Amino acid sequence: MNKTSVQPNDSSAKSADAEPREPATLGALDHYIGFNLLLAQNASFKAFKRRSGEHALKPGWFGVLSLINDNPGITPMSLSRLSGRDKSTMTPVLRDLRHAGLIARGETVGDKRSYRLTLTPSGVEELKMLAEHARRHDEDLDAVVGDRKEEFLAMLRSVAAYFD
Amino acid sequence: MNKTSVQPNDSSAKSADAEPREPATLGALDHYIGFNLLLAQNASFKAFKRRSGEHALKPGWFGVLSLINDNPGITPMSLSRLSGRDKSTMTPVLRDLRHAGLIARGETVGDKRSYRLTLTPSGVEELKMLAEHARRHDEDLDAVVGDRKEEFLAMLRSVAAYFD
DNA sequence: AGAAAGATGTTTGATTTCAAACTAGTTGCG
DNA sequence: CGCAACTAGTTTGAAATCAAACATCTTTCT
Repeated sequence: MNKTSVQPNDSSAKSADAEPREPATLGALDHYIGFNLLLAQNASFKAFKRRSGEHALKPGWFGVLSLINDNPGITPMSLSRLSGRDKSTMTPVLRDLRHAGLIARGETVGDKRSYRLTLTPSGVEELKMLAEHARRHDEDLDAVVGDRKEEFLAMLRSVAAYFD
Repeated sequence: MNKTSVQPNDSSAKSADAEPREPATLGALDHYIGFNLLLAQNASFKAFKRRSGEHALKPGWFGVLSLINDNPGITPMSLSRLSGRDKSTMTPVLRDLRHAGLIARGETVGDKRSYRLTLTPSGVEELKMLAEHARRHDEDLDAVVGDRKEEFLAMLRSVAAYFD
């Protein structure tokens, strides 16, 4: 019957302070896709951060470098949309990547506001290393979802696509 | 053949600056569970934030209030573990909720370090409102995943469980 | 052409989060 | 018992992110 409405602690005829100690439950949240999505992404990202953090590599760099690699000449705006982050979030990341010599800016043809990004040779090398961490991380994820990977990916893409 | 290794822009025999304009792709990232998980959670949470933000309700409050409601007498530590956030993240949230009169602290029996949390009547009311937003938001998600909801939930839970 | 509307990137301020260091209390073990 | 190891919660500092305001440039419409 999938009860979703709030039932304020209808612990039958028990006055005030129960003591659930550690057998605590997710309760109503357990049936929410949104909350489980949050928990899964959170756990996964923290694990990835641990992995790449061991080598002093910023985990956020991987996505940006990979997107530039697969879309040479991409603009910051386009990068922002693809990665789902706000455009203002890109600014410091791109600045750092440029100062680290991993990406280069190129002029745009007919738009003086924007610029185009490409990887430098160092950027390619850095991406290779980060991609190795990402590959190992995603192998773990592959193992967890087993043979339903494509179905899982399809559902995740649907969710992302639904909320523009 | 699912190529996962990095192939630094193997655009055959093209020198430097292509112009992908807006037909940009996720490239290698498109096949990563981790990245699609990030995009989906990000899009979903931003939508939820927009919804609850319209009413000046902090989206982060919902999870905490719901967990306290379903686990009366829960401790901050337990709350931290259930919601997957660091314990230090709980401190300001619980302070704000207490100052807003939504939760109350209770003494623990044999542990002077900790304390137990319960919802006040106002907290129950607030939870009801937030839960209404959450319910509507999750209805959208339900519609997106269709009849594979339970399978989706099972996979998300597996992912969260795998990374302790 | 010229003005209005829109797009791009940056800056700034506020939020959220984590991780490490810390204090205080508890538990285990000799 | 008494000390070592652990656990609970807080404080602090750093990082990531969003949203709004802004300057600059481009597109659209009349």
